[in-house]
Amino acid sequence: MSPNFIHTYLSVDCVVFGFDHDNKLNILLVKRRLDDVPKEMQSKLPGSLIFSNEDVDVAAQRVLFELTGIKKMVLKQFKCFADPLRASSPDDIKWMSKEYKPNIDRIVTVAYLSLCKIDHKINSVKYVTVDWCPIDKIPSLPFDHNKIINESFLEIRRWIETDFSIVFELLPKKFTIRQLYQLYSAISEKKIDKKNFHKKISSFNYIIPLDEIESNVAHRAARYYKFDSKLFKKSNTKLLK
Amino acid sequence: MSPNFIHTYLSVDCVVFGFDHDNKLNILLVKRRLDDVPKEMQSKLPGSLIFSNEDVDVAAQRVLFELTGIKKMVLKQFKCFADPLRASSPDDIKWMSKEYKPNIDRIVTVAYLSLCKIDHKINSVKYVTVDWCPIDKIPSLPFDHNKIINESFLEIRRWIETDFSIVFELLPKKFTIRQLYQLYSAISEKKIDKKNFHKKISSFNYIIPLDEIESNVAHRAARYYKFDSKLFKKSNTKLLK
DNA sequence: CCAAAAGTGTTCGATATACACCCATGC
DNA sequence: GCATGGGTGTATATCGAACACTTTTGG
Repeated sequence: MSPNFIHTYLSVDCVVFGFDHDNKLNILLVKRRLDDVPKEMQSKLPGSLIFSNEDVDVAAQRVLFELTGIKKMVLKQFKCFADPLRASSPDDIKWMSKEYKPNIDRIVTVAYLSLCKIDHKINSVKYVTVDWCPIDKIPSLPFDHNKIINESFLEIRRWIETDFSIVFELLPKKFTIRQLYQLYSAISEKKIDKKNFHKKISSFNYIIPLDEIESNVAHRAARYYKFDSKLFKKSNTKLLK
Repeated sequence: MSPNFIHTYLSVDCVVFGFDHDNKLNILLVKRRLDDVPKEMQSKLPGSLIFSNEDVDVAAQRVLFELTGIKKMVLKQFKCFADPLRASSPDDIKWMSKEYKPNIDRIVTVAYLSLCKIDHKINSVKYVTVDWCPIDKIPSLPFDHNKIINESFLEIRRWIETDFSIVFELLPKKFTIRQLYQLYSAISEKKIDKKNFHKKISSFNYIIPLDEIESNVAHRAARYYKFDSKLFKKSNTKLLK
């Protein structure tokens, strides 16, 4: 056998999107400790090597559970990152030695995209620090995590065009048309007129107006709506053809 | 370090689509030898373990070159297959031992989709047998290769909706509207009326009518067209919105 | 009363859909 | 002459695009 064939470690990394109250997309980052000095922390994407009896989808579900305490999150595998140099900076090598074991030659990672209501309580059983970070304020991250995040954003754009209903994974159960509009605008390339958006939304039977309206807002209060996934599945619509 | 973390071999497998003269999609299969008896051959997808200094995209390009002799083929990574039991049948274990080395515990594969004009000469530097197989006649394959092919078909469906121009990777340089229509129909879920298809196609400036027409056909000869990729890039159209 | 966002209708043009007949050719 | 597929036009319906004003509420 050629010694050239790679014997590698395989990991999963998860990009979890949330939508905050300033109408911005956020991503969940955790922190790794670089040195023995506690203050030397650096943000990174949550991830883990996979176990020997685990499929990658299962490993991603495990990482998401360890991260948030949520058992079944929506997730989507989107790309394998295998650049031979993706984990070759001195800091990254040092961290891998401590976290896993010394002399790991190479790690290939499978990246996942996941969605989370930003109000959901984050109950990590593994990480001390789990923080939402607005996507326009992502710091420099280790490995190729910045690249993974950039590609995950392209992926969520494609996703929303294929399956419009993913927006409801990011919104609260009760939401206003305004929130829906701004979330769609934050993700999609397609820009849509506000009035036409309203018209479109009200034509969907699976977006159901509630009797409740906003309170304590410094403008006319908006109506809340809820999403009915069963009706959606029957309707099989896209926002725009 | 937990002994549970997997140290795995990583491979790429390529699903190469072609479009034949009976208007059917085909896939390139190679053969592996199971025993020392030369006749014991079994079809499989072309693939290879990746080298230690290779990115997965590079490995897929290498596999495609070894398969066809073509240097730069269109390719698209579409999914990582990592079921712990995907390579656990006795035949598969026996074959891996012979092809690579004994006691390979697990192989994770990254699957690629590629496209090839079926008239292109196949010049394999590695495989003795390289055959086009119609997708409705794919035999039972080793590993999870049948599953990979099924998912690759879903992927090419999505692909053609995102980027209509991939059909021209499958058609000859000169093609008739009929070929284009039947290829599109073979891939896409969307069914389109023949006359409306004609109308649509002739509205595209990047599909250019040639002076040449079919000869020796038992019906009115169809005009040949060619595809101009530069004009296409400017136009940025989809077949259907 | 002012700021801020909610909510609402109509017109126009483009595009998808549906549909049926005659034409050219080889055999 | 006949079988096979090539090639064409029109009418209708739907959908997306563009566009501005009044309403409600809190401060």
